[in-house]
Amino acid sequence: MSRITMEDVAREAGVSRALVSIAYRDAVGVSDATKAHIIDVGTRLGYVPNRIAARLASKNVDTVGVFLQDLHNEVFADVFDGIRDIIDDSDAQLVLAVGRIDGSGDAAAIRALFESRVDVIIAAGLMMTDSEVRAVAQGTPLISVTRDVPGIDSVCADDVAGGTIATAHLIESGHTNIVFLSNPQTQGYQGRQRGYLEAITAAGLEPRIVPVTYDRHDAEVAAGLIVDSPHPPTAFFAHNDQTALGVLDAIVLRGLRPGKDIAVVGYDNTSLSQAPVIALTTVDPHSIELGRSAARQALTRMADAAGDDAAEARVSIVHEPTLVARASTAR
Amino acid sequence: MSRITMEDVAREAGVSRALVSIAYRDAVGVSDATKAHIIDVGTRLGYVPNRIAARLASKNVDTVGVFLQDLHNEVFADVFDGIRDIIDDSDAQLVLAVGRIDGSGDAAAIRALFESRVDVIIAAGLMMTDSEVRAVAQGTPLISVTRDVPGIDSVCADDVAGGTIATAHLIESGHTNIVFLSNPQTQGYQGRQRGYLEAITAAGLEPRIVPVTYDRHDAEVAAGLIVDSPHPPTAFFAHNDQTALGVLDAIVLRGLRPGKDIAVVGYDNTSLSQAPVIALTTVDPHSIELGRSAARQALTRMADAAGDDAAEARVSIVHEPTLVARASTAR
DNA sequence: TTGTAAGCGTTATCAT
DNA sequence: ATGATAACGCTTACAA
Repeated sequence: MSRITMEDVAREAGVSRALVSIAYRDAVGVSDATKAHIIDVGTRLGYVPNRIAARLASKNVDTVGVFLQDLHNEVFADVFDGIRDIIDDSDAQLVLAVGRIDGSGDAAAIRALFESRVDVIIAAGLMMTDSEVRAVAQGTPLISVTRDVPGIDSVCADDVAGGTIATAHLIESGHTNIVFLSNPQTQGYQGRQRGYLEAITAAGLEPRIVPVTYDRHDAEVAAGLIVDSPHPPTAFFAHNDQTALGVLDAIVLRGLRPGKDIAVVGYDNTSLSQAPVIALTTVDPHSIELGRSAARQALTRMADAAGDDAAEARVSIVHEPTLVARASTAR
Repeated sequence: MSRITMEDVAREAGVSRALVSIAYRDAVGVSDATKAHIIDVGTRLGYVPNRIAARLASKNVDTVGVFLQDLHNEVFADVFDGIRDIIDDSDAQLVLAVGRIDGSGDAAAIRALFESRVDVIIAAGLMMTDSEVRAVAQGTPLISVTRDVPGIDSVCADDVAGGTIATAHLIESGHTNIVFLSNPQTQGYQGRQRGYLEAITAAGLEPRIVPVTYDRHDAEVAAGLIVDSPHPPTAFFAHNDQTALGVLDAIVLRGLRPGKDIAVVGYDNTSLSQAPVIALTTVDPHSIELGRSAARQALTRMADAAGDDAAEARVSIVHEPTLVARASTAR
């Protein structure tokens, strides 16, 4: 344990605790000479500032809490990269909490963030219902990324548009029997499906929606069942890349060729889909940029809360998604 | 902001702060009746315990810090899952810090953990040299996962053995021209390469080692150059699955077929390699189990530090890796 | 069982 | 520029 405290440094340097504090935060109010001396003594003693104590004592330590649903899904890594881009340039601190793929870890993770007294929370992939999210966001500002929650600051891609362009792409390629593999129908996250429905009905086609979990293997099994059914579709649109990969698996396992025999479209444009071996046509929600926007909004909310600025109304930032066509939809 | 403090709850419930504290930690020393009453008042007021204050005040809050190198590499998600399996069953708290793919974030992340006064650190994927790691582990016990650091508690697979079985598998398949794509040669992480060398020389073959970064795209470029060279190898052994995927990319981009034209072996058995579309032969270091072992060791170290138990000597736990043969090495 | 009071390691306010 | 000294919100002997 680092048992050396600010007190020790102060004594050894022959100054008061206050000066050590000022010196270590390079705040104004200490001469360059003594500051150098203090830091010198501090490092010699192996002093490491205690953030816990600092945060208890100060009201001015900005800390942003980040919730990520699932470390196995790269989209969250992308979002996190974006968040860090922005936060690293501020003097705020980051506290991370990770959920579980089935959503069972959400409550505990959020509670941990609250107990850590973060000033704002950026949540990516929360699986609770809209009203639960709103309830959670009572005391502390909450920014939802990749999911639009009414009443809550949200930063996401236009999933309806994304669902539409993906489906339209398939329709334009001549497909008429397109299955949509939808995510768990927790409240929220229904834009992609809505987009699919809009495009399908606009084209006068019959929608086929099959729900799957967020587990890739489950998706493979579900897709396999569909492929083996009496009337297999000629194309799949999966609600995200992970699921799409499961579909590719099912296809390959049956000796069929993605793109040639059955078309597949994913959603997220994770680096996985970009890999030539996979070459998955997908919708790019620009996740890193989403993370950046969310972080900026978080910083803004903290500033608002700190100052006396009246809390502005809910902000909803919507990025335009892009279709990235690859081999999985090329004949 | 949750402005309600324990004081508020105490006043409202008509008891002292001490009782509230006891009640909320469900420690002994409070009657069931008053406890129920306190919790009731607390929830009605929306009281959320302040962990920051708790940790400052108490010496008995176990917190383990976890460092993960790169959220984009699934092996770290696996390790984290294992760690959480164990920690969730204890009453320790988890603090997460994430590095950067080029290692430039290591120092800052570790410092953050120190400043948060974690009682022990589990580090997965540190890119500093052995001596730097040892220096870092001075004040706080450090468990290194997936990498054996002399002098430091380490939990990892036998990478030399892993490198050997992977290479031997290739040799047995008839390959004589096998390139090893090695990771950045920071001190440490050289077991896989050593294993490769041992197997290659034992078979009287000529080693071909090409260093790459941890970036998958870099690996693709490097592999492409090698495939296009005058004497292309018939097989690649990549230091991890990410790199192996880059190799598959290079192969596919040239119209060649992995397994048929060029064999590829990876390392980590991430869910990616398990996917039938990829079907990558790889070495399974049993990452989740590694995470579990590391967490158990961390818990042990904390207990040692808390009690007066003399700190035991450095512990090195080595798991036996397994070869998982898939299509990428099948003719 | 319940209350009192002394820390925990900082920051911040006010003197000097 | 520097030094006392109250907070910060909680835990924890020690009393009652």
